[in-house]
Amino acid sequence: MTQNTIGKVAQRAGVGVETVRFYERRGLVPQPARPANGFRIYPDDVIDRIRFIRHAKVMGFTLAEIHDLLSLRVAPRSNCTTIRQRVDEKLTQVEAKIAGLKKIKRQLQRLVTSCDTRTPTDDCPVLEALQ
Amino acid sequence: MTQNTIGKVAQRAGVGVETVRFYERRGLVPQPARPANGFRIYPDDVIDRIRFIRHAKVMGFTLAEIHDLLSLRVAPRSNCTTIRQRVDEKLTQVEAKIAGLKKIKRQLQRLVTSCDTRTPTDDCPVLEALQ
DNA sequence: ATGTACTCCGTACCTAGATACGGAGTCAAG
DNA sequence: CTTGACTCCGTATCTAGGTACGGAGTACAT
Repeated sequence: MTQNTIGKVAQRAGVGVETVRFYERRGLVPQPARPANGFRIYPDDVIDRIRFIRHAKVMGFTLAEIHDLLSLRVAPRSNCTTIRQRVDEKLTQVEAKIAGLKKIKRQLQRLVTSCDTRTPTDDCPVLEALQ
Repeated sequence: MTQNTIGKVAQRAGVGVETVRFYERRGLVPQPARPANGFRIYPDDVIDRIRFIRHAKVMGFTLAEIHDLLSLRVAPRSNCTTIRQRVDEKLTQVEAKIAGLKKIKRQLQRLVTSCDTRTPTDDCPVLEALQ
């Protein structure tokens, strides 16, 4: 079994090498072992950790929030309530975002409608609406 | 009638002075007249132009897209089709964004459910799901 | 004429999340 | 033993959209 150098880890986790180093600087990935040659050698579970980060990011968590989540993970049992709160908060945020986008969507649809119903002598109604 | 200095324009358009200068650098606001003292003096319509920018931004257009929109505005009649296309594109983008967020929402809801149905001996199911 | 508010300019800084560069050292295959 | 791939580090750059700073000049009201 070959060792998990940064390149292997990056490849297996589906990110770039620079991203792994970046996450390390942000404290999202722990400082790995450094044998004599100075190369980073990671334990296997760091790959899951990076996948965790990516999944959480897709779920709309920021890196700061993920950092928070990862710290809570140290003693999962006792912190489940806190973690649930984070998920609830994020759910509320996502819902708000959807509501905002729906409003925008309705307005854009109104613009399209005004575009379709204009008479040839009108000025562009979209530009007037944005005015 | 007092002249439209940058501060007046900014205030009337509801943005900061620095923002007006920033938009000027980006070509979103035309170069204003510069009398002997070097102060920017704007025509009245620049306020509408800035409001146009803000509205379009709220609608989800990027500054680059707004720049595009503003160029098209030069001959509105002939470009109405193009403008409508832009709105259509933006509508599609917004819809895609909503769909993506809905997916995220469903996943978050699944997490909450798993949180609620876990037994006390389970590990935190949220963290396991993100794993 | 003096104080305060406004403006000028260039540049730096900010969030968020990476991505790229460059010179030096290291590892592994042939 | 050479070649190519990999790694090291610090720093710079990027997107997007601004915001802030600092020193100097200007305008206007009292």
